[in-house]
Amino acid sequence: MSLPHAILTALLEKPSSGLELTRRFDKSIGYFWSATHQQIYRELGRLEGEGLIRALPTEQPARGQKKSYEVLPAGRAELARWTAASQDPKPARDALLLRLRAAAVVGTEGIAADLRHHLALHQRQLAEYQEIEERDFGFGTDSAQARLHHLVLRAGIDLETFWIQWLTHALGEFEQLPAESG
Amino acid sequence: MSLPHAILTALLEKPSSGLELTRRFDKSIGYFWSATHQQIYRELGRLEGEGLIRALPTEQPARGQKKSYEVLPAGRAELARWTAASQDPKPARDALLLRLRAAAVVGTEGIAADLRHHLALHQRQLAEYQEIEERDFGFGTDSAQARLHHLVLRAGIDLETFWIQWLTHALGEFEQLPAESG
DNA sequence: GGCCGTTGTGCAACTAGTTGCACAATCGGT
DNA sequence: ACCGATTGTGCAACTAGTTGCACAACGGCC
Repeated sequence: MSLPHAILTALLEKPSSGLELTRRFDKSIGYFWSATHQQIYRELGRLEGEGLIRALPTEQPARGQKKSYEVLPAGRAELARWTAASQDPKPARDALLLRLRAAAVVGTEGIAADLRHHLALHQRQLAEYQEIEERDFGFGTDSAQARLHHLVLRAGIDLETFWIQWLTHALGEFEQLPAESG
Repeated sequence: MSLPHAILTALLEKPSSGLELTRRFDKSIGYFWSATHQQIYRELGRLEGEGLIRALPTEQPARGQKKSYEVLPAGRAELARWTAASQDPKPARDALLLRLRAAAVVGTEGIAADLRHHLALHQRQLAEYQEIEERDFGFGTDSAQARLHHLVLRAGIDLETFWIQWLTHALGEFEQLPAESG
């Protein structure tokens, strides 16, 4: 239920074509709501059909031509409605923790390597977030918008930090484990 | 791709009927891989069809009768295979962070109340985890199995702690924000 | 002994996200 | 002028998870 709202938010921040949206998702909104270009195009079509957004006028609206969208008043209203409405959190799903649980029964083979892999990914992500923080929120950010964006970024940073700590701890535990435990 | 493996794990820990599985998911494996009873029944049917589990023999196998399943060797092998194989982490999806981002554009109305709601839920969850930790891992847990289970629980505890801290911080920020920021 | 809540199993339809591919336009080299 | 890589848009089929409902059996209760 959230992809359309992610797109509306992105389009309000800046009207864009499908590909531009895809790129921006990859390095901003996508950090906490990822989407592939196929999803985005499909959703743009739907939103246009519902009258929430519209394609900006262009000379040659043909296949393979850039087509930009902007949010219409109805779209903004819908986003405001959705944002204000309370939502229950989605139930958690974490395959890595599930695998650890499975490993307790069928053996830990292969897990340690993957923990290291995850650790590397989280370290990379954290570095990326920290770069953004330095670049965009270096000092005295004061507008309400900037504060909210910073808040979201903080969540990302702290979350990555948590994972890095936990994975490091987990790898330590693994070294003390007998070679096979299934 | 993980629900069948979650079920295999649970069944290896203890053969169970659909309802028993549902209950155990609610207070153990479901903490990081939730599933409804409908999903579980459907998946049990599939797993049985694939020869990975089988129904324990019973006198009256009729509707409304308890039917327990156990894992067959093929099922254990499949679980071992899945556990050992490396997997890429799923892209993140967090509606609350998305809403904050949307709020930066269309206004923060309604958000603070929901942050408080989430905070309460996470506090409750943390308390539950801590209770389990005291009950099951009070002191000197040494078997490899227990250590792995504890490790997973630790992840849960630290994750809830992170959310509680972040939400508390976020609520603090909100108090300093102008009443309307869209 | 009929009613009702609980336990237990299950199907069908729907929604959301993923994967795999198709195809047009543009640009740079040759 | 042609060719292939890149940019940009999009459909179709599939997989996973959710929602809503149906229905049988059991256990008490009045």
